[in-house]
Amino acid sequence: MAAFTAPKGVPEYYPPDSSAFLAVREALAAPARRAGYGYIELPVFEETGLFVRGVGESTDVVRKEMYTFEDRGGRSLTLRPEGTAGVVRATIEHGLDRGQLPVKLWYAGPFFRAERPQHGRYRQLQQVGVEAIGLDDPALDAEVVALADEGYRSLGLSSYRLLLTSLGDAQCRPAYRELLVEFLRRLDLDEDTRARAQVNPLRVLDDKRPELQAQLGAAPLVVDHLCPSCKEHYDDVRRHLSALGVQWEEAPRLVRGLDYYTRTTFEFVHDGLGAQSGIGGGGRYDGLMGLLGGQPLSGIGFGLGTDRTLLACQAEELTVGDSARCDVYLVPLGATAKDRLVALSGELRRAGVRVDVAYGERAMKGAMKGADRSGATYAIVLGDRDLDAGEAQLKDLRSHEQTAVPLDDLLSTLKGKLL
RNA sequence: GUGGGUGUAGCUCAGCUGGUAGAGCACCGGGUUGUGAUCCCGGUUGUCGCGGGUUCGAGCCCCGUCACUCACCCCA
Repeated sequence: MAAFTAPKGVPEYYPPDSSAFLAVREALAAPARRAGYGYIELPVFEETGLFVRGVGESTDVVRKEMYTFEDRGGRSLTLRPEGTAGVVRATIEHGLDRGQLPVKLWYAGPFFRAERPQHGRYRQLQQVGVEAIGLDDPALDAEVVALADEGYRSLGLSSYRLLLTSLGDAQCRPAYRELLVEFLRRLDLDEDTRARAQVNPLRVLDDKRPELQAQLGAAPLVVDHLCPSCKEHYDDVRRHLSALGVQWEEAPRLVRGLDYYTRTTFEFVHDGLGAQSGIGGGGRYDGLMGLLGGQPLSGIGFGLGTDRTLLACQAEELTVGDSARCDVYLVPLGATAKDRLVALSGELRRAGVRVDVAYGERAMKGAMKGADRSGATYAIVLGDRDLDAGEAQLKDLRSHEQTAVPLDDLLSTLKGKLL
């Protein structure tokens, strides 16, 4: 009888640590909500063609990392490997881009890639993302980047860096690509790399192998071959980022794995995570709306890794989230006391106080231990002795001070202390 | 997908040149006929990842497999 186990490469979060996961997700989403982004909830699977077209046939994600299956009607479906394609699809399908622009949306949830699992690299990964569709205003690029930065900063993270570059657009990238292909052709490359140079030459630039990097020293860089409008756009983005107080590093060899990126492109890397250091990334995708059958509108967005951000917090030994399960812990001694405290638990919860009760027939000592473990600030002890006196014992679990409070005043006393 | 490392109690780990398992924490109880966190005492907990093989005998050696992990790759 083999016990069941979770599928390979899937992280699970459960108490007490799950509170940190929730706090990270909340922290990453909060800046977008404060900036007028509306929530969008999307399916976790889509028509396979959406990703093949949107993410790009030449990408590793599409070529070897998608969970693709056929449903009972013979349709080819794929568990979403990223969020942008779905958001753009929904924007077009529901005509969200028919009103005032930009359309600003945020989302959070699981994504799926069939990779070999590693610390920080999961087959089911959690992301928080935003998309701003319809304007190519560089100030909007800066806003999106700043939202991500603010999310990380609000958690207390400091050992991360923002890498920034521009990948050019349909005007200037083709010519640059030619240059790069020509340059790569003259290098002595192994078979895999040569193939990559054919399919996606930009990817070769950020290869980590030092011997290859040595050869790439003189490689042409996109930023040196931007057309005038792309260059102006990039300059404006950087000016606005400075105004927003965001710091970045120029990363002219930064390349993203998804084909749709144009112009502003960025990635956040954390120094405490080993090889899987990217905690978030994104950029502009000015051709994607048109490519997926919508109006030819521009767009920019990011995806932030919730799992990796949590790992980054742990690497920096930050405490995130509230590990306390409740504020007040009720300890009844005897049936009559239990009736009173069960009723009180309902009243307190309706008033917004977090309450737990020592259920079962626990001994006093065990019940108090439960109070301690719950993280509660106060314990209420009620036994026959107290009932006779018409009061309950209110114990402050931090100062260890205990006072008698008339039963009728319990609710108002606790509300006064906690709300 | 490629290469390396590691799998022993719920958790962190010890276990000698092969002789059929230990510690700390956690949990439960007692010390305190109604008081946690601290202290003292006692107790529960394992198909030693799984399957084969070698051996009189395997947690330890060999093979396979699964999971995790590190790097490549990829990316969040």
